Amino acid sequence: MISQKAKYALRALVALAKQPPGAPTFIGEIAEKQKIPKKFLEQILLDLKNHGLVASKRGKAGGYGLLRPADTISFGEVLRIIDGPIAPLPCLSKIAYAKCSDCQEEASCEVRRVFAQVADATRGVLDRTTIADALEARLPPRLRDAVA
Amino acid sequence: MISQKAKYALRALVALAKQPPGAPTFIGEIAEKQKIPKKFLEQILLDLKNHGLVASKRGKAGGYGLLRPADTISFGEVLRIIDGPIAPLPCLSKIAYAKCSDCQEEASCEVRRVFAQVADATRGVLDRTTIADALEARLPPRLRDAVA
DNA sequence: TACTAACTCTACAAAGTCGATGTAGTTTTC
DNA sequence: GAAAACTACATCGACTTTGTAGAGTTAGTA
Repeated sequence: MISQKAKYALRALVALAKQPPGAPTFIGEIAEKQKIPKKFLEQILLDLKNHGLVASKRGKAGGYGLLRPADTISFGEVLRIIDGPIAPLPCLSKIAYAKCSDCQEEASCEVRRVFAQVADATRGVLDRTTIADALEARLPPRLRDAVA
Repeated sequence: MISQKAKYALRALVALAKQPPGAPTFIGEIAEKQKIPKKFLEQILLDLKNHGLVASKRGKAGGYGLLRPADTISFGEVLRIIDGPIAPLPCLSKIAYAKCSDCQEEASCEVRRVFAQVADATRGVLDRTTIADALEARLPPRLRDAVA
């Protein structure tokens, strides 16, 4: 299960991607439309801002907007920022590798071998699907090619 | 990330599958070899027993053994027993469906659509891979066919 | 029969995580 | 200078995770 926070972050980014670029969008507007607690959404957007995904403008006519094109922001990137590693086991994480404390040898670990396949399958979807893909209700480019 | 408990459960099942059938294996033996806290492993095996995956024999020459053949126990089944639903979102779970409290319409939910693909990919591996597959260091039957 | 090694069951506790909420600002525009 | 919006931390209650503790039950063995 992904966290509620990650779900909110993705929904907020999708909402921002739907707005016309240029004019910033109020937090309050996103919060209301997407039924996200406003204060909680502030934290989330701040986090995304600190990671360079969105930009904000202060003051009365302020608000948030995407800093990068929607087709360059993958679901995987957002999940890693909000929830941390995507890998099902610490010894399979690319961004936060850690040896399983109780594992004797990784090479012969049966559990690891199976979850390596899970990790590949999951990343295959998450790292290839962008906010723009989600918006357009289509499969991400490479998966589409495979199906076609 | 799967829980430590689930990892222990899978490792214990793999260990049991390696034992010659018939003679029960002590909890203490598995705990020591796999570096799992014994009392914790007791709880886990009890849980697996209550779900019909393993059988136990009490008394001095007691112990645990697989109740079903290793090739009928999938990773997905074990994970669902120990960790609960595998789905990344509550609205995508088959065993514990729940509407996302903040979601307006499921059909038009962009986030759900993407994670439905993730869920399919994950289940594709977990529900087709059995303890026996893990043991034999090979791909599960259906995936193997696809590769071949 | 008594011993003992094994499983069974319940309870609990320390630590961490999750999902917010609260308070106190700062910046910008009207 | 008031209002609207963002910024930054601090805090909080509920829950989950990862074990630990201890008393009880069962059955093989001397």
